[in-house]
Amino acid sequence: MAAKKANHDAIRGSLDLMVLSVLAEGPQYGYRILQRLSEVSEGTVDLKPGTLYPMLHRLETDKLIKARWEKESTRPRKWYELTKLGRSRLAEQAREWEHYAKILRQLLEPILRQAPGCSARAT
Amino acid sequence: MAAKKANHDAIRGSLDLMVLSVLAEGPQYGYRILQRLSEVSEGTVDLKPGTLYPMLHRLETDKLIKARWEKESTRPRKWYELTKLGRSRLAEQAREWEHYAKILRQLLEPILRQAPGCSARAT
DNA sequence: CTGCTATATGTAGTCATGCTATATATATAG
DNA sequence: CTATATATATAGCATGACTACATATAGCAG
Repeated sequence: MAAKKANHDAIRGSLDLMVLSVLAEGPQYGYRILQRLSEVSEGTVDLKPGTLYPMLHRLETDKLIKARWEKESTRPRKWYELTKLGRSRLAEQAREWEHYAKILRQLLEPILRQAPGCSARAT
Repeated sequence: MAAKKANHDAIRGSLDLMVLSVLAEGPQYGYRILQRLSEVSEGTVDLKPGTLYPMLHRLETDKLIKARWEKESTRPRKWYELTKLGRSRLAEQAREWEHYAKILRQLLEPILRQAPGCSARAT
């Protein structure tokens, strides 16, 4: 129990959004998406292959992205890019994310304004 | 399939945070937490009893909150309040949430800056 | 040439979260 | 006396995200 988790709960439900956002920068293949997410988050987002690839397959099934194999490179890569549906869905979800982020920030504001006292003993 | 979901993916993984935040305002009982969340979100967060109560039980098991029955009111209510552990965990998770929110906002910024064109046909 | 590391994609199996649906019980309003 | 709001709770399910593992090749160090 209490097994260490790769990523924080806070990004649960936002992983699709993260991946789609990376693809909004342009077509990309899986391995690079992992690197890109690690890069923009300075290592704090540590998506594992076993999480990403099934995700990409799901997004493809949902027609939000489309894939194409590239065989000519040093080694085969599967490039993904947003479909039109994916692009509009991303925009929509981005706006919704902002909406909820605003609510949460409002709730968390008083907590964050306090001193970050780190004592943690059970009551 | 594609059954309507009560809440948006964006808040997945942040529900604990929301509930703990409400309890940071002071002790509260379940039914009121639901109302409070609906209130601060202007109805957009629509937590169901079947989601909240098991959650409260879990948070109690984890010693983040503690419960006490109130039998003297018009009808029995179970009041919850943060433990010290819960309070520090909340502060910690709030800071972590902010961290990831910042990363996401950074990723979403270029998307949100664009016009919200809503055409959604598959490519 | 051998073995290690980085690149690159993938599946299997598990667990926790959040959902719907349902159950129970009482106070209050019509 | 019936319907609605209050108040808590459980059962069962879907799925997201995880760990662990499998596969394969390029490139480099020795």
